[in-house]
Amino acid sequence: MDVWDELEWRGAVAQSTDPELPTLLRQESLTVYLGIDVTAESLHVGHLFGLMNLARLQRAGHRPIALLGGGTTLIGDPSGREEERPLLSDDEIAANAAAIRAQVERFVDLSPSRGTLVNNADWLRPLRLTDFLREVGKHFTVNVMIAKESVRARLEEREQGISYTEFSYMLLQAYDFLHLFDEHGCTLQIGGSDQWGNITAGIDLIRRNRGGHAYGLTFPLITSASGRKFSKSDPDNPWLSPEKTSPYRFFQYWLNSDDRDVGMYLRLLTDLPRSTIEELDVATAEHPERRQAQQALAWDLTVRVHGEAAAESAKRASEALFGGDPTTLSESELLEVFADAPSSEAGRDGATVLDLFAQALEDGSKSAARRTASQGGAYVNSRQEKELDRPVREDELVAERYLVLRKGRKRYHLIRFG
RNA sequence: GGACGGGUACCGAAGUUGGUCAAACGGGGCUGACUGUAGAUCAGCUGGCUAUGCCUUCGGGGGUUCGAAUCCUCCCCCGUCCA
Repeated sequence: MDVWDELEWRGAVAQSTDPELPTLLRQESLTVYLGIDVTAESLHVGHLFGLMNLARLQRAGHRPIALLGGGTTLIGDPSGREEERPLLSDDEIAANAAAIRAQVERFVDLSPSRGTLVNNADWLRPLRLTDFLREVGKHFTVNVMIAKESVRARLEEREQGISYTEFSYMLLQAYDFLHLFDEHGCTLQIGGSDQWGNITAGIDLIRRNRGGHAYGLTFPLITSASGRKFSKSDPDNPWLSPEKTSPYRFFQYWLNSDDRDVGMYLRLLTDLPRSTIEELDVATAEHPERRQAQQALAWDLTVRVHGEAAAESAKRASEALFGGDPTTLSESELLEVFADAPSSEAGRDGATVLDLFAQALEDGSKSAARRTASQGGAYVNSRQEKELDRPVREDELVAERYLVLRKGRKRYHLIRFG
């Protein structure tokens, strides 16, 4: 099976700019680029799909370019956005770009002979406005620009307009494509379907300015069955960096995938072979409660993002926490389980259970902690407690120094006393 | 620069004859029952706290008033149209 067929059965193709593209991908080696915004210091799950597709193309013999949007992030992409973006500072963006490079390398081989990582700040920042307007701006009519979906949506919204800055975004992205075409012979850009307008703008520019033929390929935006946007702009999605989202949480996130979504996720976000995925589909249909598909998904993605050791410990922690009563574990087992599950230190200074609970599981809000407790959602060492406003007793500590807190059915936190 | 409309809690959106407003309703989120660490459904909760009361909120400042999200004023921001 070739790349195109693989992308197709996985459901990874939304639109292609040219019917010839499948043939091209089969017969030639193209240089392909994927743009990645650097609005934060880490990628998150919304970026996974694009990176996987770039990696798939690389394995099929194409040369990948990961383009960090250090320059375009200065501007803000209006696509898929209802609101004007806040502008980030130079320093923030530079720091973000550095952190993200390492994450990209977990997916794509960026060794010099195999792939490239570039930052468009390198060529966008020195750009002179007048040069840009002459070379790039001249080739676009505003008529076409305002017809693009990303812009039209904003123009038609009575509530929110679009600034000239964001309006210019597609020109910059088009210029990126032109630049990569010139410098790296890049002829294919891939991206989410919300990037369609920006991608075609680049293709047009390459044709008009260089007489060159470039291509675009978009993949569908993932939407979960519960209607949740699986997008890059959803702040609730887990991050790829272990500092921002622990491997345990990351693992749990996927383990909790809806039955209706898990097959799609396996196809889009893992490289598991078709036969395996189809077996997992059957497993989900026949024994959904075993969640074999979710297990496979969580395992595969956690290994890829955090490595096998972290995945192993996230998995063990999950099994221990949800398989039995963690307060019956020995100290070493407890430590091992919580090595990757949320935990924190506390002094034996007479802090109340309420304080600890609020700090650990309620973002520091004691009101929220009281509320949870009164609703029966607070557990101390696996015992439900309605009233948390009491000091911690020495004799209730597990192994003489631990307290296992739990909120609701699944959120655990270990407190370790010094 | 001008005219008009608008800025309400995580989001959307009521409320603008001043008090009964910590602020309707919907979404989202959280908790409980059910369950498979699901989904669907049902119920409760959803500003903070030294908690049957107190404090801070309705773009920001100032003011009127016993009392303002609601009235006045100045400023900031957004949108539409005009210049």
